[in-house]
Amino acid sequence: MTTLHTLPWLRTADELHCSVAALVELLGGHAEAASGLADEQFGVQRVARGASLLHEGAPAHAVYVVQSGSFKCVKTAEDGYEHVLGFAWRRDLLGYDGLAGAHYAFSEVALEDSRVVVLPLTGLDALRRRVPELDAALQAKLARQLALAGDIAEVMAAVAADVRLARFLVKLAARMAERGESARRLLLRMNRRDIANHLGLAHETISRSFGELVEAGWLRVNNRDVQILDPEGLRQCARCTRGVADETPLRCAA
Amino acid sequence: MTTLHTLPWLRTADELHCSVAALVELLGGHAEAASGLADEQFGVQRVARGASLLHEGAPAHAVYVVQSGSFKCVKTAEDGYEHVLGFAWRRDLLGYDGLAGAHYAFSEVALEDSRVVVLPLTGLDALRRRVPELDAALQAKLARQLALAGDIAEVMAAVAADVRLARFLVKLAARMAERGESARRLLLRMNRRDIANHLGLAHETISRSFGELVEAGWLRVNNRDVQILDPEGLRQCARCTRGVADETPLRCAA
DNA sequence: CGCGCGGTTGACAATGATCAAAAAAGGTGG
DNA sequence: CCACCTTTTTTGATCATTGTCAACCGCGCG
Repeated sequence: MTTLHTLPWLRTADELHCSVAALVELLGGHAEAASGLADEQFGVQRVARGASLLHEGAPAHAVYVVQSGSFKCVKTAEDGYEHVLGFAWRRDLLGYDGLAGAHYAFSEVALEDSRVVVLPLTGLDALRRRVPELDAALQAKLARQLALAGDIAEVMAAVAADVRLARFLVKLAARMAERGESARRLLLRMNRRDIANHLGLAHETISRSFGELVEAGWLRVNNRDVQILDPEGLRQCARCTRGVADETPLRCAA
Repeated sequence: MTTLHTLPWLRTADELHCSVAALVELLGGHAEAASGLADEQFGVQRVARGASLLHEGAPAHAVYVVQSGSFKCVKTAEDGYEHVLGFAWRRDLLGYDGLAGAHYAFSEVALEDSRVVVLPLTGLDALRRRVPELDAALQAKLARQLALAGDIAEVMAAVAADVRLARFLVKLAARMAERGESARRLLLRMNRRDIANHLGLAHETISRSFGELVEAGWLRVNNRDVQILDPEGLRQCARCTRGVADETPLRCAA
């Protein structure tokens, strides 16, 4: 895998802790106001590639915020088939379903070596009351996750395989842009099988659909390096509720 | 669209309000402790069948708790196709995605004449701080919704149409039981097309899949009246990640 | 009474899953 | 640096499932 790009977060070995202010900022809230309020430090946990940060069904005792790296959110069926519910990157919240207090509903598996800030549930309520900025930030994140859940349903609602993939890529690009990264060049951290399980398709179909999107001229694909050549075209393809990317009037060859 | 039914949220002025204690109880929290704390009354709004309580894209100014009736949560594509993200009944939270502060991400359309408790966002934070029981109840509900979002992904992950339908029914029955209603007899409030749009299938396929589940002996279906004859069998069918309900060894006729 | 909506059924074409196999990329140890 | 192995990705061929089109029925409503 391309773990080549992983350099940036080996920041001075290990500051394996994170202040409340830094956390609020990581969550996208207003950190300034919160800076003086609490001087607790949260722990930071490393998760090796392929390791699972939390296990479906296990009792919940913390929520996590991704500091670096990426995760896939997985729900494993009894027959071993694992459905990939979504992916998470820096600033995303993990284990939020554990806020219900009982058990985690999903597993979170690291796609690369990653780090997360640990927010133990014990005392979290009290801290939220003491630091309204943290409360607001968590609240907003939670609502955001809800909206994302709607997105995945939207993606899977597409009938045609290539439209599903197009939607997936569009959403992905949007999230990347939101995160300040390039929306034109996606360096996928997950393999085809993960994407397939996410979209409810066979991984062979993913491969073929990539091919179709490339042929249509929307993309250039090199393994996990995806360049979006024509964002508007891709979006248009993603819009198709029913028909495939058939009405492509232009194909150099044809 | 059928805005025919929109006549009245003819507010016949009955109990169109709801105390904080009653709200907490409705949400499933511990109401006793909260009973004395705040005597605010929340408004109750009637929504006629077919009318939409809130509109995708509209600025969010409240969240709602279903008091009676039922809703479908809808995301409308630009081409008019509407994807049904889920359904909501009594005790369920609506407009939760508006907690992000900006705009609603989905629409909520009443499947029958319904009533909701209105929680204006203005002052909600303050109230939550004053009434921890309310805060906890809302928090729990939110986490619950997140877990539900995972469920819908799980349902749609099933490949075979009848398995999807079986999963849908199993989840539905579970939610009904959770709500104290019968898990054996489901009186569907939504039509086949809504189910189809929810599961990402054609409505004809839903019809056929119902037929298959009936033939297999799991169900008895009479229009929207669904009796689950063999819950365990249905669950087993729902488990199939791949194969259809083929291994049914018994079919009277055959 | 007739109209429209919701539901069911049939026939046909097409999309995607499955099986199979090979090519490419990444990783490991000499 | 190279050989070797595993994992990932791609491609091909076949077949089943499901979407689509179309017709029909039952029912409630105007």
